[in-house]
Amino acid sequence: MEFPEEEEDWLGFGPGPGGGAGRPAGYDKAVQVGNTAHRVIVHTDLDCFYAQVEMIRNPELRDKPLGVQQKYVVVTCNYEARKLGIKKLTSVREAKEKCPELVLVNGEDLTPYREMSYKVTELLEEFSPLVERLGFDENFVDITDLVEKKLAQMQGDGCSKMSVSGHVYNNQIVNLHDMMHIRLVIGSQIAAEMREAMYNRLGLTGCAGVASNKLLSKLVSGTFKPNQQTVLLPESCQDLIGSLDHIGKVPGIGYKTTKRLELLGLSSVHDIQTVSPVILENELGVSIAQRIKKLSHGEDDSPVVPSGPPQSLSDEDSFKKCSSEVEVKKKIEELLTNLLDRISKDGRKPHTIRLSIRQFSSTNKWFSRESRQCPIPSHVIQKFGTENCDVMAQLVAILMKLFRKMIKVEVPFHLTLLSVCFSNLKALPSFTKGSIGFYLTQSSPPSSSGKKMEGVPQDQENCSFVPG
DNA sequence: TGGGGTTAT
DNA sequence: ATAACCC
Repeated sequence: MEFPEEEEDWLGFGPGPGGGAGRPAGYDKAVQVGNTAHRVIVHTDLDCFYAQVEMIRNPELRDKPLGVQQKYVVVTCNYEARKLGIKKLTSVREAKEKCPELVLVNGEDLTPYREMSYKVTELLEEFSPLVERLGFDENFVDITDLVEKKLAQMQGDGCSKMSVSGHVYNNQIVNLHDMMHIRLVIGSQIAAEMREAMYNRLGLTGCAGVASNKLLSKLVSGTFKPNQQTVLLPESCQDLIGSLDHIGKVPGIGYKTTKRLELLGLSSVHDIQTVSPVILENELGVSIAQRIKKLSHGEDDSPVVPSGPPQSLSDEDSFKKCSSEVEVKKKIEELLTNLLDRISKDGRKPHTIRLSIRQFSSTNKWFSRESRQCPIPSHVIQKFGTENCDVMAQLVAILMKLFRKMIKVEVPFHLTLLSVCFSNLKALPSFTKGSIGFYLTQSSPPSSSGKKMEGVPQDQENCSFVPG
């Protein structure tokens, strides 16, 4: 059987996304796929990520019930622990009561997780440059172009013996006469390759969902849970979105919006689908109302925006009580030491610094932070790589001034969190556009292997992950 | 409830 | 600078 040709321009090649000669500089970040109509998006979601990383760091923990602890909370745990009834984000007391043999490791330092997280994102970027991070353990990948390329290579082969990889949501029957079904089946095979590469090269297991947009790919990835993947065919979209038992489960509808809608008597996905648009707009504003209305129908035209390097680096610590300026200074020095280490490895320089605090209050406990930020003086920025002692002293002074802008140190105070954030990160002067170094550095990449394979990851020759 | 992140206003 | 969202 050959491809049906019901759809005009199904190769989607006008001036294709990758091909544009003479594209203006800086255009590449905003551009998405040539054809916005039939996208193929993969969402990946690692299984209990922090616990997996800890089991890799210490294989002894493999077959034991394991929890990762931050302060007095078990933030995540492995599947051995879940079998015994431990859930995410439970207090250490509760978890130990339920399961006294639970092994706990401290996960307050995110460094190992952050490093592994970026390895995953970089691996996925070998498939497509359009990778968007969501937290440390999830990624969206727009593989529309890759799918179109595989489709083009298949011309004449016939696709009757092609088969889906993993689950199909609702056990819906695949119709190989339907071009979108064919695209999604190819997408499922690519998702399987991604999960294979993550396991072979990084030792990580996880789920994947394949669908025509970000919302749906994310929702469907969670339908078969540890270490499995699922593809959503368009005909089952309503069933998937309708299977959510509350609007709060729709990604993009958060705590606040859920509460406001509940006050209007709106709580199910069906309620949002059928409520009058004006009612919604009056409560939430036109922009949010329209977005949420579309989400409730499973529609989401938001692009996969490549995350690239982080926009900000921050370090924070929470505690029961901090009530004197000397304590604050101590904490700030700790946070700053870690941040300076991280920023030097990043290579870029921050031009803005921010201090955030949380003040104790019996009501409204877990919310409300205040912050003050300011530009970093240019003479400090320049000395960032070297002369760290000096930089440290200058920044501590700046942060203490910011602190006094928020807190009148003459009256008693009670802090429960301090956070320092570097933002407005800029590349080194020699890497910026218009400088001589930019052109020299950009144009002669020290190519190691020479040619690039077509979109397929070059498996680090036999560098497979070896368990144990 | 932790220790991060992002975008919109 | 805050508020909302995500994990």
